[in-house]
Amino acid sequence: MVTRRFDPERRDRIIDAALDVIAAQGVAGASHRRIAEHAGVPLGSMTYHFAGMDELLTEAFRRFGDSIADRFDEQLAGAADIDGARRAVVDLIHLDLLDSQRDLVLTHELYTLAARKPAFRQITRDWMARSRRALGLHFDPGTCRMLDALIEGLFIHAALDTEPHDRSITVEAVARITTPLNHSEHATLEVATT
Amino acid sequence: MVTRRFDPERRDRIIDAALDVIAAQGVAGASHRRIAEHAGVPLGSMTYHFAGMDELLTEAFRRFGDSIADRFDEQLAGAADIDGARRAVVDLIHLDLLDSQRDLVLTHELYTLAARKPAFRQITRDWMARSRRALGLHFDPGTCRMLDALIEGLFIHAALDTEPHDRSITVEAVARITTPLNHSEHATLEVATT
DNA sequence: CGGTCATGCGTACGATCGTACACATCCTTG
DNA sequence: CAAGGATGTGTACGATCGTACGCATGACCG
Repeated sequence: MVTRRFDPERRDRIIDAALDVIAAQGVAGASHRRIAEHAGVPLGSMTYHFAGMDELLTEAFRRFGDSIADRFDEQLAGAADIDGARRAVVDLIHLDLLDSQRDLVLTHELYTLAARKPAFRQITRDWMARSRRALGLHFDPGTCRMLDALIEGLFIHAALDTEPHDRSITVEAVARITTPLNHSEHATLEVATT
Repeated sequence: MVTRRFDPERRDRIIDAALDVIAAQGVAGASHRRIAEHAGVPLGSMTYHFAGMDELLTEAFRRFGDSIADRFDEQLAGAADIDGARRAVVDLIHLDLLDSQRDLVLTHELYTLAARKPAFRQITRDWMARSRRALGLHFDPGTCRMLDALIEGLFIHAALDTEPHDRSITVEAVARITTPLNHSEHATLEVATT
């Protein structure tokens, strides 16, 4: 039997507080006590509303992933053609994502968690699937995977770079990765590695 | 005054043990006690050889970053031309990196640490600088940044994907990102976002 | 009105942590 | 050989952690 849960408004507050604490202190620093204090609820509420830390982390990161994916969907659904989609991608990276250190940190925390504990990989998988579905409105499946990886890399590096982010690099990179090569260019690469 | 340090062989053992423990349990689970036990040294040695956890983490991750960058240098220095360089990049991703869950996990741990604590960013910056220098033997600076980000993204996603990794996607992505666009393709993208 | 049970919380327990510091051991020097 | 500094370790302290669990509270029903 699972622990009963009520007062969903309080549950929500706890989840939001958990994300705040994780963003500020990391998963490692996200203790029941700190989250409870930040949410303004007693410590006992933690174990009452959530069976354990893992359940709370799962719900928190799922909420976070959804919020990012929502922005993805929103931006890309509004693009009229493939160039619009390219611009939408660049904007996603530069307007929504890079400017928010909070999102960057939370993303890293989630990825680290997922890399170590397979139980959390479903969250990242669902998130990536949503991203690719959104990209799939405008690009072929292979391009989606490449573009998705590129976005990830640009995003990740942005968290670690100290210099201001260079938009023109992003524009060029998105353009290249979404532009299929013609045959003559391809030929030089088909040689297998020994 | 800084704590004195001797017996560098023991120091080395501790650093290696730290990386093992971090790979297995994460930075959060890397306690002095666990590392000491894994290294076969007494707990007191920890504070004797390292001023604190941060110093140990710094040295450990620096060693890790160097080992990865060494592989980068090695592979890319051996490439004769630009196509060889492209193949070297693909090989780096598929042979050296993706196959090692340990490296993936350690990379995530380092990035998460660096994203939160600026003191650790020097490590990632130096590492990225070395990567880009190695890439710079064959590609122009802008391409280096794009390619570096792409490699990062492919690498990151590899840690989270459950399906086996598709080499042909990597080949195609590397080819695209390293192939400058011609002028007519460019024109469609120069329109600024409103 | 009184009983009962769902709902929610305060507190205390055992485990683990980083670190300080007194102490042991050994090596050099006189 | 004696002395004393250099090198290294065992242990104990205070803080923090997750979680279990007994108790408070109030709504609902007979």
